[in-house]
Amino acid sequence: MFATSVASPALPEALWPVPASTLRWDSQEHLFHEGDPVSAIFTIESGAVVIYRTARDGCRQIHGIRFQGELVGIGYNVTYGVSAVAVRPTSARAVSRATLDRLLDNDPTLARQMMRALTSELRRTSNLLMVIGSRTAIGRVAACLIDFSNRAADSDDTFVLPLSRGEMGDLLGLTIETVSRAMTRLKVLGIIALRRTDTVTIRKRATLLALAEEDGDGAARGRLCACSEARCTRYPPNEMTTTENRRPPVH
Amino acid sequence: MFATSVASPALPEALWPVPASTLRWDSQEHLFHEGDPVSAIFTIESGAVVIYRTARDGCRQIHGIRFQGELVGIGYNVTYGVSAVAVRPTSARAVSRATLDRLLDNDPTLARQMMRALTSELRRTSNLLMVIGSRTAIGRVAACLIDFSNRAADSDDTFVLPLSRGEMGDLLGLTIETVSRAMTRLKVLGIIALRRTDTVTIRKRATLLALAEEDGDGAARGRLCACSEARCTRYPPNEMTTTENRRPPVH
DNA sequence: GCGACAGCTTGACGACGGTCAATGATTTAG
DNA sequence: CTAAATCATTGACCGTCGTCAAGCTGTCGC
Repeated sequence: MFATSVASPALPEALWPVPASTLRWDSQEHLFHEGDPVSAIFTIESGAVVIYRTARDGCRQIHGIRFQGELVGIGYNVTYGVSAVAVRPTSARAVSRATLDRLLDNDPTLARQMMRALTSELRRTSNLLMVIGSRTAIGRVAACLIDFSNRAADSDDTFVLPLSRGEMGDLLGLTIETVSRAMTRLKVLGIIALRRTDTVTIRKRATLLALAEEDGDGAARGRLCACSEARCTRYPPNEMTTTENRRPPVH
Repeated sequence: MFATSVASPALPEALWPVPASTLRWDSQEHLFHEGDPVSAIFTIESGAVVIYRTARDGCRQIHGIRFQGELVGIGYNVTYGVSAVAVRPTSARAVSRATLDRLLDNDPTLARQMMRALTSELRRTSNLLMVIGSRTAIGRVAACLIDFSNRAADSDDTFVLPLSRGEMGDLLGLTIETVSRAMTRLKVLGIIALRRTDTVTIRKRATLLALAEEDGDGAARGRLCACSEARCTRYPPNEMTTTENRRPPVH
């Protein structure tokens, strides 16, 4: 859900031949905190990093998770706009802000790559916003699973969840319990299989996709309770002819 | 809520002395649609533009509104990642993508400005995500009003709503009715005053701010029903000592 | 093996907000 | 001024999901 084919990929390592040092973090260690002065930007070599922000009242909103080959901390600002924490042992190459700034002066190509990377970051946040803004719990979880499965390097339909239930909740704007119930429901419906609570096998990808996109194609409708005919009708889907995202607002 | 002091401002017009033509749109006319090839980026001279995306099922998620001096369409990609529609008669200067690309080759400063603008765009989307991900209806509406009041050029506490109830709903992930109820509640509580349904006066800014940030400082709590003591406890606020956004995740 | 602990699951309950429907307010056309 | 259209408001109803509180499962140390 959060990565898309439209968005540009992260900078390939081959195109990133700049002075960099490799750093390591244990699980739960922070790469940086929101508000810290920007010291460097990072390319993950191995592991996984969660990007998040914390509201005043302590609510945490995870913005996404980044894996090998992806960039972390690329906001071009004085301070980091998000926090970044490793969720498993992680190594990453750090390019200092000073180095980056120096290179940017002489390399328009690098600037373009940074712009593309920022655009990609924006796209992912936008995608998450779409999911949280209009999907119900099971739709959000479905979208999350689809995303993980697309990004996992494992065999196509089985992968290990990189996030705990609580972290998935913080990502999707749900509670632990609601995430758990959604997972259980997906399991009971035979859409996924679970082993050890963190190993997922997608059994009915089409159905899962439908849930993630709330296509409402009869079958198991998006609701956790699966008993309502209602769907998101903030804008009724009376113009679903266009295959691509192209739909003027009702006025 | 969506603009922040942390984020960099849009490019000042003075720093944008590039070949540009001024275009005009009536209310409800599109500047561009998501998926269109990027032809230009725009600096609004007057009017207001809504940025949005439409989900497959027809749900519209407004990402934000842009006013005079702000940029629209700055994603650095082949196609636009969002749609943009004028919500009142609007004029904007268009810098073609070709021109931009030519200038980027020779002007590292411009590249930096673009990166800052993209970072600002990212920040706004992130802020909206924070609001939608964890605030209840009245908190979302409160945050929206605070944002409008901060950005309005009018007298400090009175401003004209640039969005209809329905558009506010599409922005905040709520229905028209819920937005309306929240506005009414804010009015009944004496926190705002309404004239002609689109002219708002903020009477108790501190309270409105508290609602927007769910500080839960006694007084009128965030709920529409105002009878529950419960608050967002996805991550209990047991560490609210830090004044700024700095809070390690619970592990 | 056992106990302790963390994370996950499941149930009960109720509030929030979506849905449907009717009414009211404002604007525009004639 | 009246009619029509659009938008906003208000009410009734109920599904979803947050909350609270058990119980369950798997892991770790010993």
